[in-house]
Amino acid sequence: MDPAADPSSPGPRRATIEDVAVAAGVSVATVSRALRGLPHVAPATRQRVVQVATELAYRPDPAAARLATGRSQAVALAVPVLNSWYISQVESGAEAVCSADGYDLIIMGVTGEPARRSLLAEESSLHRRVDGVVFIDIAVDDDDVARLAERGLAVVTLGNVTATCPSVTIDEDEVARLATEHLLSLGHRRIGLLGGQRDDPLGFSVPRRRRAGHHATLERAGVEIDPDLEGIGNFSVMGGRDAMAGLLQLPDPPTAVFAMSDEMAFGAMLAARERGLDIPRDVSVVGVDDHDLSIVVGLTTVQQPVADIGSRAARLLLDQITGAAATPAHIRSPVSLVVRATTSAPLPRRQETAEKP
Amino acid sequence: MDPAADPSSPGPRRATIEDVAVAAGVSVATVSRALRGLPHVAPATRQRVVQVATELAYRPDPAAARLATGRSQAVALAVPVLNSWYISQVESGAEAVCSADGYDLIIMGVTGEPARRSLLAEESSLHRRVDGVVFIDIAVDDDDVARLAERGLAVVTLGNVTATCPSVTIDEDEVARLATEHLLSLGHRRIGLLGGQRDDPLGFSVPRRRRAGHHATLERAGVEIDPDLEGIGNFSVMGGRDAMAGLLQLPDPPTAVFAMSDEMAFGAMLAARERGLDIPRDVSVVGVDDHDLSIVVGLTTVQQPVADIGSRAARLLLDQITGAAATPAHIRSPVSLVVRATTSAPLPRRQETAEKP
DNA sequence: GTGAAAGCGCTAACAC
DNA sequence: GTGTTAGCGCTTTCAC
Repeated sequence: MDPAADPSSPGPRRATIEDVAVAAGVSVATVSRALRGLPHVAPATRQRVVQVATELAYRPDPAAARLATGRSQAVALAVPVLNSWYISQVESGAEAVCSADGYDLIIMGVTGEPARRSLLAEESSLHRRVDGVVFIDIAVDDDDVARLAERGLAVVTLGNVTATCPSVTIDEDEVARLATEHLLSLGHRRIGLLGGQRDDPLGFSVPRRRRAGHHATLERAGVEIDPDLEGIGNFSVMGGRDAMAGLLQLPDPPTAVFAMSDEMAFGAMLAARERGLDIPRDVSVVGVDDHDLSIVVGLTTVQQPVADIGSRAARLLLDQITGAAATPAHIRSPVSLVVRATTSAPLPRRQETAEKP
Repeated sequence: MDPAADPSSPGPRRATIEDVAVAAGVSVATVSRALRGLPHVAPATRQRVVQVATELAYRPDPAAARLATGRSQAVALAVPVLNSWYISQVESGAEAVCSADGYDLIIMGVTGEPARRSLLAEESSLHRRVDGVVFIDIAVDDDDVARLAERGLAVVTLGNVTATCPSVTIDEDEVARLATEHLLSLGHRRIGLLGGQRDDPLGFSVPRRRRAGHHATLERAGVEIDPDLEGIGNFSVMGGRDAMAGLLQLPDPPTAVFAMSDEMAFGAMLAARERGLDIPRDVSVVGVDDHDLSIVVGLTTVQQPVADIGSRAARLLLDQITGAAATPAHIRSPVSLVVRATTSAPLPRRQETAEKP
């Protein structure tokens, strides 16, 4: 007799729209209109319906609504990894916006090219499941966006940019310029670079752009680009450590390093310390993000408004879904250099450059 | 004529189960059985159906399936905050399991008591939306679980424990004991504690339990408990910094501090450094979690298998949903002390304790 | 302003 | 082994 005895049983059946209709003495159509705030409902009727619905603890079944409308009231966040500081911040910002607007936020890990392809495929798991998706650091081109749009999906990209769909990005050239010019201005000439894989399977373009910006800045300063000074840190702490360890055992190691993320920069600091080097005396390091802990370890970094980027992306997506697309298509967030304690002038070394005439 | 012209239009209508049925020359029921691997389908028929479905790029509409079955094939992760390392690790582990099993993972931020209450309420947003939910560090009691079960929802808790629903936890007493005994064994007697709010609005019990374990360990060692030595760090870096700053300006400051999370420990390190103190010479600090960056800053900490905890929780939940509940109800994950560079013996001070007879 | 009824696309009896 | 059919609970014309 105890309804809670079998946890898998539905227990006391929940009120349906019909129950509300009967109890309020109106039709289900009226209940539907009244509860959703649609016009053509007498104020008195609406009030009564709302009243009854509350008493019955009525909640529309989302699945039924989805089936009838074709809209899922859910959006997806497609991410390459979850255990990254940047992504969890973005997610945090996006979640707040989505929940405020009554949208479910579904997290989809897209690790590796097969996963990416299958997500973008014709018979994707996105189908009818969400109304839109924001791709974080995942390569989608205009064809992909068009194909998704054709199926009624709104799209926003982060990191990556396409011509057709809204995005929120930062000026990657500027990021690299700020970091590299800072090191140059301190007198560094041998500057290491810690980034992602050369040929990223997910076509993640941010590292490519930061690298280009780094090179451009070096060239502008007349500093020769040494391919040996580039390490692959995969945007993780340990990846950064390993990559930095590699650079440090070069015959002519860098006196400074630009890590494309703070997490890699932390790894670089670890590698330096493991080698008995002092930061910034022996080697300077600058990162990107302004991670929570950057202030703790005194990391010089290029700051970006991470959580804000997440909420803007979600906003852009929801506006697109609801048709309130008055917002500009491509948002560019500001970045700025935060100088802390991991950067300083290089130690005077055998002044090779001074040999010049 | 371009179907992609209006992105909000459905475009070329996707195949429904009926289309597949017609094309395969069978009934929709057979298609449904064939595609879901149910018995009572001739091998040849099944093969043909699968073939046709593939050609038509058919994907069942999840909303329709949900409405018909009452199962949503989705689960929720209810979290108090998103920008915590611990939570994003757990999420990462859970996402992998869910996606492998074809379940959607919905993230729900539950910040503050009103949000908690509304989530647990009769007419909750959980209703019919998910098949189960894992509560991370959110207070749910047996009544809550019973009420949710009554509505057909599976529940798993993390951090918190109830009598009736599965959980994955760590031995919080052990955590505190490992940390505090380590400090005691080094000779510390004035040991600070960095935790959460005294009266947590979400009823988050972990800090309470760690605090109890800390006190018990101190008492066992005959060390008097000084309430002044307890700071509220809210499990964030900056919270830890502020709390630690408070402890450090005490007339008789602690020589060591036990932070209930690595993030607070990082904050504590920052506060110490800002005060010109050296770690561990002037003050030792030990945390909990073994954060990615703990190794970088050399933090002594009590390690727990965070991502694994997330995947186990998801597994427990899915097994509960599918009825494959052969797994034990309460999983306890192992913890261990990782000694690094932030702890050492205290400086010899005016030996007040030596005045004793 | 309100109601009747036809779906939305699928699943699950039940019949054959 | 396969088909028929009645829902699942909501939205949305179209009448009135």
